[in-house]
Order: sequence, then C-alpha cells, then structure tokens
Amino acid sequence: MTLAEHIREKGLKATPVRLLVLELLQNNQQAYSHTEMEAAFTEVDRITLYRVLRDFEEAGMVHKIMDIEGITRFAVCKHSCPDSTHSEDHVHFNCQVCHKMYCLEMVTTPAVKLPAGFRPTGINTLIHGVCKHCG
Amino acid sequence: MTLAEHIREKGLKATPVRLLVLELLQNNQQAYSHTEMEAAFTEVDRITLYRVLRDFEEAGMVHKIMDIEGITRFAVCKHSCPDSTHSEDHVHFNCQVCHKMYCLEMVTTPAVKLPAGFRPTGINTLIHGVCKHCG
DNA sequence: AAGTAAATGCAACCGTGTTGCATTTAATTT
DNA sequence: AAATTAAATGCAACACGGTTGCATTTACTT
Repeated sequence: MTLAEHIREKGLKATPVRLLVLELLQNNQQAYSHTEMEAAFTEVDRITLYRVLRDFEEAGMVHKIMDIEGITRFAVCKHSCPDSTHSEDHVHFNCQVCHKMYCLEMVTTPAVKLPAGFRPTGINTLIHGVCKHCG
Repeated sequence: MTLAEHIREKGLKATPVRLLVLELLQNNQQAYSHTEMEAAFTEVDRITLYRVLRDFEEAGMVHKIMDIEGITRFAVCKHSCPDSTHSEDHVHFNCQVCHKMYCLEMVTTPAVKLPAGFRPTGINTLIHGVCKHCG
C-alpha cells in the first residue's frame, strides 16, 4: 500500500504536507517533535503541521509521547492502533546526548502491582540514557 | 526539624513563599503543577513561584515530573535525593478523572531489558487510570 | 470539467516559562 | 539592636508552544 492509499484509507485526503510527514515518520524509526519537523520542512506552515499531526493522531496513525523535557513527540503506530485509543504497550528510549526518542517496539512495558483502589488504564515507560549511536 | 530549618539546611533562605510551597507539598502526598499552586496562593507572584520551585529542585528537595498531558508537576523527595541528580525510583500515578498525580513511593519501577547498545541512566514509569478517590 | 467538503495559510491570540533589573528582605556582623 | 550584604522578590518584557477563526485553495467525487 502506498503512503497516499494509507492516508485515504483513514478517511483523510492525501495532501503534499501529509505525505511529507508520514514519509518522514515511516522511514525513520524515531519520534519527532513539532519543532524538528518544522525545521525539516521549511516550506511547510507551522499551523498546518500542527493540524496534520493532530489529524494523524486522531486517525490512529501516529501516537503522541512526551520526552523527559516535556516535549511532545510523534511516532508512527506500528501494529495498527485502534483509532485514538491506541494502547502504547512499548517502551520509549530518550537519548540524553542526541535527544533522539526511540520507540522500542520489541520491549513491552512490564506489569506493576498497584495499591488497592488504583485502577490502571495505561502505562507509559520512558527510559533515558545513552543510545547505541552516542554510546 | 522545622520547615524553616529544612530550607536553611539546603543553603536557602527561609522566606514566606518558600515556607508556603514546602508546607503544601509536604502535607499533601501529591505532585502539584505550577498553575495549581498559583491558584492556591493567590497573593504569590508567579515568577517568584517559578524560581522557588527551580531552587527547590536544584537543592534536591523536590522532584519534577511530567504528567500525561505534558504538564510539569512537583512533589517532595522522600528519601533525601542526592542533590539535583535524584533518582526517581518510584512509580507515578495520574488520575484521569481528578487529574491528581500520586507518587507511589512503595511501588518501585520494574527493570526492563533493552536492546544491545542502549545504556539506561533512569526510568520513568507513569501509570494513568482511576485513583482510589474517583473509582 | 464542475462541484464540494476538506485542507491550507494567515492573523491574532492564550498559556507556560524565562530574563533583566530595581527593590526588598533574611541572615550576618558589629 | 542597628548596619551590612548577598539573596530573594516583584515587575516588565519577552520567547516559545500551541489554538482558533476565517478566507482561500485543493483533493477527491460526479
């Protein structure tokens, strides 16, 4: 399936900006911030970029994560998340040298025992350290 | 040890704003956002509040955490963190009903196996769900 | 090729957080 | 207890991330 077909499948129009964003996220197994993407596509309007990312997230195509510094980042959903309520069952790794955020799809979040009365609906595990390229 | 003594021990002056903030964080086992504290102490200048929180964090008296929505929150460090490099070895719980953030000091973050080349320096586990007061 | 709903681009705005600087105040010294 | 001084405060002004409204354009439909 082409990128354009993937976008249309979700009920969205395959516009140039959307193709650019999806291609970037698909080709690099990393979570990008809005600022990084804005720098990557200088000709793209920043508001449009915000809306493209919001639409992709609502369509369940990407997921949003916060890195250690509280910066919002986006990464493609691998295992076709159920729209908008995608359960992110994998671990994220934030390199403190290059600041890249990796989705470690193969590492699932371990279960934790909570005190009585706390009912969990989702777990977010964010590991920081030095990545394989910087260590 | 009094609150004022605790503050002076860290090389900071025991001022009214600092006493207010430390008292709030000490008495309630929750992580408060800047906005919540601003609302709690209407007479306190917001810039002063930012600086008090920054100073407390640098002194290792409180630790900073991001909640699900990317809001910065502060909680007292229980086990006397080594200044500024405090290892947060406990789990945080973010209630999606009342939006309170709990430090579950008794629940330590489970270890995870990372792919070769990734060297971890810290783990952050954030669980969201419904807390004991809202469930 | 024309029609239409969706997507874009721009202006203007809000919230969070920071910096510089003059003033005040907590702790120290006499 | 008064004077000293370095630290803390309060204010203005700013930078940045993100949102909303509206007119224009464009992708898909017929």
